[in-house]
Amino acid sequence: MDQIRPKTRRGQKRREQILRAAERVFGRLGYAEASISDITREAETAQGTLYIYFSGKDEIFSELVREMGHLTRIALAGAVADAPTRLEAERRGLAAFLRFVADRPELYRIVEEARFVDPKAYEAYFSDFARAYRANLDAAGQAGEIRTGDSEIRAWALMGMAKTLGERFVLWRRDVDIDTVVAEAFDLIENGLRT
Amino acid sequence: MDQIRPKTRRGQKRREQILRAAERVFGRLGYAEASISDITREAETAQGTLYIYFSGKDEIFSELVREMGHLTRIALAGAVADAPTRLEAERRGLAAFLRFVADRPELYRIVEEARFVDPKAYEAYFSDFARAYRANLDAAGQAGEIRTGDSEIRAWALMGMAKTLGERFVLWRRDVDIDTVVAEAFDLIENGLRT
DNA sequence: GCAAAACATGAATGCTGACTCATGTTTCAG
DNA sequence: CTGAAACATGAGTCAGCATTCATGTTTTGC
Repeated sequence: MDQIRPKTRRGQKRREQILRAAERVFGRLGYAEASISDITREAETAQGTLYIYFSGKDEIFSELVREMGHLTRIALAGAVADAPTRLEAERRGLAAFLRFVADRPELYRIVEEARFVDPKAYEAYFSDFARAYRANLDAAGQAGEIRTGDSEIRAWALMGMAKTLGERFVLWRRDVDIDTVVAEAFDLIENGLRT
Repeated sequence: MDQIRPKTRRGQKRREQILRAAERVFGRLGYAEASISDITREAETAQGTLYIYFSGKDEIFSELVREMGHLTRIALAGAVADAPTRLEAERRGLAAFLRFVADRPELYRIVEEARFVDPKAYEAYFSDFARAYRANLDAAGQAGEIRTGDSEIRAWALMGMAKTLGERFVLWRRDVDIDTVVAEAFDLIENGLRT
């Protein structure tokens, strides 16, 4: 249940080694295909060593999902921090998210697979985002920066766009550059389809 | 590779029994957790019987993904068929999709898990949709019914919205009724966020 | 009604891979 | 410097589960 915290510098280094190896291996092979021996081989340690730091295969996976939540929050918060308007924040947030997926594709694949491997962690990841998103949209609505509307539904709709654009244009086929995707999607978010 | 086609009425019935049982079991437990004996128990047959009709666990799963593609296409085509405008087609399509997810939640979970279990089938499922979607958006753009734009990016953005709304408001928590979700999301699609 | 094909059974097989543990090695506080 | 705690090793264990198959039963075409 509880993660075992290393007490020495060597221990911290090993734990980190194993986590990074797990990130690459899970990202490449997926949860089911990835074996403990794949991970320890990649980390250049013995199989038993992994069990000093993690209670099992599922725990190391969950730890990566939590880590991803933390990193995404930091990346997005930083990108959006001093946007002049909510709409501009929307644009910057989408751009930052897609760039983040491009930088850590394995980690993002892991988050998506968490839906099936660790549904609670997955829900926590997106629900946390939705909560923050909703607050921002409500505030912007109050301030008259955007039309008012149901921000719970909007938040999930907008997150859904971002997720799927990341999947298609970053993870799957990089045939369109990220700035183009951001510009086009943002235009849709801003103005809709209506003439 | 090739599916074995039953030759008698009894065989067709059995195969169908097994598929429906697999739909429920995979939907409830996910691919990894679901065992062949779970499926055959649910179908009330012997384990060996499953192998008369399917070459293995993965094939029965893929068959369900293909089936889902077929059913979704039919449901959406029917719903959208005689919409007066592209925007109205958009609204009806979204509504039909969410209703479909509500009717066959297990089947939809299976499609999403196919991303990891059978990536080819998953890509085929969404790419087929994207192609049709793109054609519709382009035609509507030509006809002046919507603003013109990159329809590949738009198609994936709109599919992403639908997927995620289905996940959150249909599969996960039915705390908002589907019509409200459709109305609010459609407003976003039509007009965007701008005041 | 009969032979052959199709279908059904479920216990037995065999493999894969997560996890353990007995035995070392390294680190570090005092 | 020293002993205890922390860390490292990897061969071996074991359970779970997909798949097979030898033996029956049912259906079908004629």
